[in-house]
Order: sequence, then structure tokens, then C-alpha cells
Amino acid sequence: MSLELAATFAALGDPTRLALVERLRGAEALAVGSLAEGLPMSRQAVSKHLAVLAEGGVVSASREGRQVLYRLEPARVAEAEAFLQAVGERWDAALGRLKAHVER
Amino acid sequence: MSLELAATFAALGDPTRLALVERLRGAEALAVGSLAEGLPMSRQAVSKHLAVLAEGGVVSASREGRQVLYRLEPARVAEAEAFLQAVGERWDAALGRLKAHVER
DNA sequence: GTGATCCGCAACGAATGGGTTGCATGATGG
DNA sequence: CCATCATGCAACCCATTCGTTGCGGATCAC
Repeated sequence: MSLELAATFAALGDPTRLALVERLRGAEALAVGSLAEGLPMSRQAVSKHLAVLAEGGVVSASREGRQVLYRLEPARVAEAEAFLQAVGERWDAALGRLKAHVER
Repeated sequence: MSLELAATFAALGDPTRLALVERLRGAEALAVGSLAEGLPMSRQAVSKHLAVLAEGGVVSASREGRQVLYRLEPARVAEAEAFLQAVGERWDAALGRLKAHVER
């Protein structure tokens, strides 16, 4: 299956990276240093996590002076969401059929 | 952040497991052996992947005679979908504000 | 310029992940 | 019963991941 989709899900499959995404949800764009603040690991570790998120298409980076700003990238996130919705739809459809059968 | 959510995303973050989910999308429930059929790895490897999916709440297992049936578990999938939707919503809101500003 | 700040790169060790094989177990069919 | 089939369990190997530290390169403030 789609390697890109797998990379996106894998990027989200870590508590630290989920926390980073949630932080980015509350701001337009944040620098590495401010994202690392408060997390129980080094700045370089956070930087690596951000690289994984970027590889998965969840965030994008842009240099701004001497700092690097990260922001959410909704396109790939929407693809992942669509996949999950499709998974659920099959089940909803089955439920619909069952309901129709019961009500007949 | 939610360890459960991270486990769910991590479970989906592998091409083989995504393929398994897609197969399960087309059937009510499938046994380990039939899920392993056609995949370029041993049955035990597939069994491990299914265990990871179950740990992430994506599928559930039930013994049926001498075979174990796996089926999709929509509840946790819906939680993951809701998270992704929330991530996108922030962006949509920002886009809305931008649009409103431009049109003023 | 000089010094401080923000960050990436490289090397390293410990832990995890994904695959294999061999064997044990429990249900099925004659 | 006995052979067979569908799985799980355990041990092992190799590759990757996750964290660290040390260093060097830009950039800003003065």
C-alpha cells in the first residue's frame, strides 16, 4: 500500500510527536527551540522528531533568519483522515444494512 | 499526550499493516491464514502485525474453532479520525479568517 | 569584529521493530 | 486414537529508531 500514507501514520505514531502537533495546532508557526521548551529531552531530539514529521508530510519547515519555523501541513493530514473515514464507512454501511434488515 | 492514540497511529504506520486493514475493509472478518495469503512473508510475521493492530485498537480478535478471526474495530479508528479532523479544523479556521480579511 | 544565539550534522549506545525458524498446543476429521 | 490443520510462543538476527554529546556554521546585537 501507499508508502506515503504509512509514513504519515508512522510520523503520528509517537507521543512526543503528537504533543508537537498539538502545540502547532495552537499557533501559526513555531521555531525548534520554542517547540523543544518543556519537553523532557534535548533540542536535537526534538529536531529529529520534527524531521520525521516533515518526512511524513505532517509539517513543513521554513528558515526565518537564524531560526527554523515549523507549521502544520494540512494536505497530507487530510489524506490520512480520508483513509480513516473510508475504513469507518465500510462499517457504517454494514450497520446501515443491518438496520434496514431489522426494520423490514 | 494520549498513549492510546499514539499506539493507534503507530499501528497504522506500516505498509503491511495498512494492506491488512484494507483487506479487512472488504470482509466482515478474516482468519490469520487467509490474511497472510499472498503477502511476501511468513504467517507468523503477519500474526505479529495483527497483534500490533489489535494493541492499537484497530482490530479485534475472536477465536472461532481452530482459527482466529480478525475484524476492524471502528471505535478507536474514529478517535484517530477525530484527532486529524481537529488538526485540519484549525487550518480551515485560519483560512476562513484570511478569506474574510481579503474580501473585506 | 566579537560574542551570544539558534540550529544542523555526525558519531555513538541502548532499545525497539520486523523478520526468520523450530516447536508446542488445541480443535477437526476420519 | 491419530494425523492434520491453524495458531501461538520463544529464541534469535539484523536494521532501524530514539536518545545522547560534541562540534561547526549562520545570523543577530552591539
